[in-house]
Amino acid sequence: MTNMSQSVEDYLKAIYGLARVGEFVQTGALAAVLEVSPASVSGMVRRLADIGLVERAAYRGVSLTDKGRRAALRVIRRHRILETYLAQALGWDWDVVHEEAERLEHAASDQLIERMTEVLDDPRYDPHGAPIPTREGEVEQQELVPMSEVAVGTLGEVRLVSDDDPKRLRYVGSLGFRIGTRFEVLETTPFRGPVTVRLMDTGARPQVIGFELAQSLLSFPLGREVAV
Amino acid sequence: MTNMSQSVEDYLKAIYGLARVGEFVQTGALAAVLEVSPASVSGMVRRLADIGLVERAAYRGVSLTDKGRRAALRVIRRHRILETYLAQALGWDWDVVHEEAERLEHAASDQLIERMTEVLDDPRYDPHGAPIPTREGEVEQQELVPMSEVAVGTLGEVRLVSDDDPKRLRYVGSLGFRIGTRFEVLETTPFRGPVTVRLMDTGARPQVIGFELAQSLLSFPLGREVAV
DNA sequence: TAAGTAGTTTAGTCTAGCCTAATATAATCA
DNA sequence: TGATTATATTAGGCTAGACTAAACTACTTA
Repeated sequence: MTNMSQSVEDYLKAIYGLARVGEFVQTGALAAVLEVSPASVSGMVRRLADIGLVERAAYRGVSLTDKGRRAALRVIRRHRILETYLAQALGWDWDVVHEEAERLEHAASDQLIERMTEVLDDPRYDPHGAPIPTREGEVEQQELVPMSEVAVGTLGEVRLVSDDDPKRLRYVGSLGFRIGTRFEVLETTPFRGPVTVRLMDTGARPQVIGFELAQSLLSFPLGREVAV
Repeated sequence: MTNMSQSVEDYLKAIYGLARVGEFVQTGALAAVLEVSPASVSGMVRRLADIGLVERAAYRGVSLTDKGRRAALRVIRRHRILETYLAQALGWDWDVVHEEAERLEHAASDQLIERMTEVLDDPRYDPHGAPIPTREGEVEQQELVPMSEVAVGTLGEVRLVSDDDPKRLRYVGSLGFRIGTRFEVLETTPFRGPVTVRLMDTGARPQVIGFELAQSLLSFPLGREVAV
């Protein structure tokens, strides 16, 4: 199953990305993510079921089979390694690597991907903090909370930012955030209101951040310990 | 015209590669190179003509228009830069870079290609000695002769080897030849018989090389001057 | 100049993926 | 429960790019 079309690979990635444990992914959700019509999804999903990559329950949705999940993780591995390579070896910013990786992931050979991991010395996370699946198809599960839920007066460390919106990434970066940036939550406001945080290890003054943005900064809570 | 399908790009490259000045490329020749049926070539060539990339004369063949030639050179530039990057930055041998570049050339963005040229410090030749077209679509024309035609008793320098047969490249490499290797032709034999050459700058003893292989090693004749 | 042959094009199919419009199912709410 | 609404599927079409088989051109040679 190494010869899958670009479309098939994209569908598998999308299904993987939308899947919540034990649940089916809905046709409409897939259609929205892939930017095709629901009817097209129905058609493709049938084909995927025929070749054993997904299981489908008509009018309910699909879920990946083991085979499908492995294939999806292979594509995701490629994608994240490519992103990491573009960032580390070519010096690209985290806001531009996604788009390029999105196309190269379908063309790059396994040998190229593995050569890149050598050069990068087996990276574990991509530039947005997402864990890189192993060759064997294992992915680290991270226990993270949105910055918006880190308790006032405690510290957190930014660990994962969604890679799909370049503009947001650029803005987040301009605020001084990177993967690994530590911060202290100074204040939160009710009704999904802004969050005030102070970046550690910098002289910058406190930042006020919109609730939704703070939600997208998945963080590891560090409690009250003092940053080094 | 930046959005051309992989097929279209492959056709343009093939036409460019087969074209001899002022001549049409035949349907059958294209079909052979692209490994499709002549009928498929007829169909595609019509489409290429419709969008102004080739000029066709029914039953005679096709030639690239200016627009087509520029598009072809853009693809060739990508290909050769990718090959060079794979060789220089990732340490790949000259026999394996072609295949990978062949697929990446359709997916890599202009930005990636130009970033690679920066990293490589504007390379002028790919790992097989082929000149890299400029961004503006200019290609250096090399005046080279096959090793099989370098006069006995004179020196030559290997400048270009065809990249399409990995096995041959591997063999040529195992004999000690690289781009830039200097040699002296010690003996030739009639009726397309083997050529005996001595590699300069090495302690290796003279090599006997089949005529056809010697033909594929395009060289710059250096006359009788002594190698440094 | 006519016949034969090599090479090309047309005609008609096929598949993957997409589309829209129409139909079918499931979920919700009076 | 039945009607409404949201969502999914089927039916039927389209395009790119491939195929085979049949028809056509053009070149060569008697």
